[in-house]
Amino acid sequence: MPTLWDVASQSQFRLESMSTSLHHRAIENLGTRIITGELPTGHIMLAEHLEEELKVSRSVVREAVRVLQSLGLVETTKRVGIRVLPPSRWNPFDSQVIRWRLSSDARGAQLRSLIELRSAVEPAAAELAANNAPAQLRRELVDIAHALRDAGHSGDAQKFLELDIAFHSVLLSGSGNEMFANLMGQVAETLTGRTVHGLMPDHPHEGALQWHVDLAEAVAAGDAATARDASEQIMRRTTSRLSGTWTDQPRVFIPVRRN
Amino acid sequence: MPTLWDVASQSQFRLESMSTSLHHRAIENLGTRIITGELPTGHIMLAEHLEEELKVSRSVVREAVRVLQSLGLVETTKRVGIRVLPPSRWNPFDSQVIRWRLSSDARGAQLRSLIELRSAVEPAAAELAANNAPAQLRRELVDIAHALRDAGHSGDAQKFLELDIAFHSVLLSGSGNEMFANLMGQVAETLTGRTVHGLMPDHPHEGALQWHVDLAEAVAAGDAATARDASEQIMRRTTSRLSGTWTDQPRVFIPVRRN
DNA sequence: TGACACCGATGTGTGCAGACATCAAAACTC
DNA sequence: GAGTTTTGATGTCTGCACACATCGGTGTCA
Repeated sequence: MPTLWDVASQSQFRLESMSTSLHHRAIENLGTRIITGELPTGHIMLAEHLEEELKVSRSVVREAVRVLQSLGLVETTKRVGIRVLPPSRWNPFDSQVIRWRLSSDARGAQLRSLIELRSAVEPAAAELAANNAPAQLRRELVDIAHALRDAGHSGDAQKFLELDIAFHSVLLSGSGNEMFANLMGQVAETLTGRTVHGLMPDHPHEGALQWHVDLAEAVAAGDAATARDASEQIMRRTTSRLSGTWTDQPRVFIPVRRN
Repeated sequence: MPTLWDVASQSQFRLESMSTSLHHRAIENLGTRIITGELPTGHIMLAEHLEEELKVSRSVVREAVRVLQSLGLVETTKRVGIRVLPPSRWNPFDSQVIRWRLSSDARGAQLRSLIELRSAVEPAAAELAANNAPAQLRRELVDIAHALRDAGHSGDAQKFLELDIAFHSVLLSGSGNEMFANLMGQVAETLTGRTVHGLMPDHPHEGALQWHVDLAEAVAAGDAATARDASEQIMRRTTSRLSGTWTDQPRVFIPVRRN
């Protein structure tokens, strides 16, 4: 019978599986199974049963359950057990949850959510960066934008991806809003996912390359309106390029929780 | 010497302190102390020491530390201990972290971040709701908007606050984007915080009341552009009303994390 | 006889204490 | 200074006592 260690070695999670902690593996195991629906909403597990199934001790199970609880994936009730909560209770901003959803059937819906969020946030971040970013970040943004254009022309896909991620990261970081800045990780996920799934053209759109340069130079010049415009252009194009991946995904309307 | 139980009874956290779990109290205790800076970045604690200080057992400390770890507040290293991480590593979207920051010196900065996020997201949500929301939510939004206007005219502050929260919650929920919908909780925090701190006028701005009605009716009519405009008006006014609270707060530029 | 309130048995999470394993920092040796 | 050993903290496991929600049985009253 395979243990958590065996499962981890076949895992799709490269970086995380490096950290050889049973606790972490248990979280990955249960988290993915809940989010894929293998452990459906309302499903009840017993701590004792999880010990046997995962072949780990109580302390490991308990610590893992506590973390999943803080992510809104499960709740514990005395005399009942560990109950799987509905997706509406999951914390959609947690990077683990996002990662698990991106590698599940809900991948399209997750991408749509992320893109819509980015479309709303990045133009605002561009505006803020134009008004507030420190000089060094502005210079860096311009340099990256030019390098990005060059990489786009030369067709170096790997370098292009890295620069693309760096560009949007610096932009979000330069907004001076820590919530915006924290979306860097999610942005990186969408951008890398895009190339992994073959959604990148061999030669990036010439207009998109120029918009990146325009955005960077507007930020450098402190021209908030132009920066926002350029960012909106970029996001519109990104949305249209990716919208094909979620055409079949139904929208979910989370019920308003009232006390 | 006061125990965690005693401390909890003086706590500012009403709902949470009801749940009488040592685990939860330990998280609150450590979380608030880290975020207020009482436990500064780089500060190193030992699990054994925490047991004595909090007068709880090892398992409680360990489970609490695990949760704080998943929030990015601490990291554990063998042979070293439990190290407090810099604010740039904290998960700014976690509702606990937001709550802790709202009741700390960084309150202004947290409010600014939230308002900027809302200003970016709500107009987008209005657009999405106008295009996608189910009929029932559209009707509900219109009803709430009218009730909100009435409450504003009659000067019932309590009812006004409830309806205001309900309005924005339904709007975000109606967007069909689970990340937008999840911001409900944070929105509620900012709105309630606003009244608690005496930032609400006796009689709400007449224009703002009308914008809410306009927004609701535009969503009901499927008029995305008008819905967005109305939402932007509302957020502009909210921002200008609250901007006084963070004038002294410096912006923090989170460094871009590269692997 | 039926409805209802009470109450105790049961099972599960919660909290505790102690032991050993593991592994990286630090000290030591050469 | 490179390699090795020591050390000390977290990581993991286990047995136990307790709190308490749920369920079923019992008793009371109409």
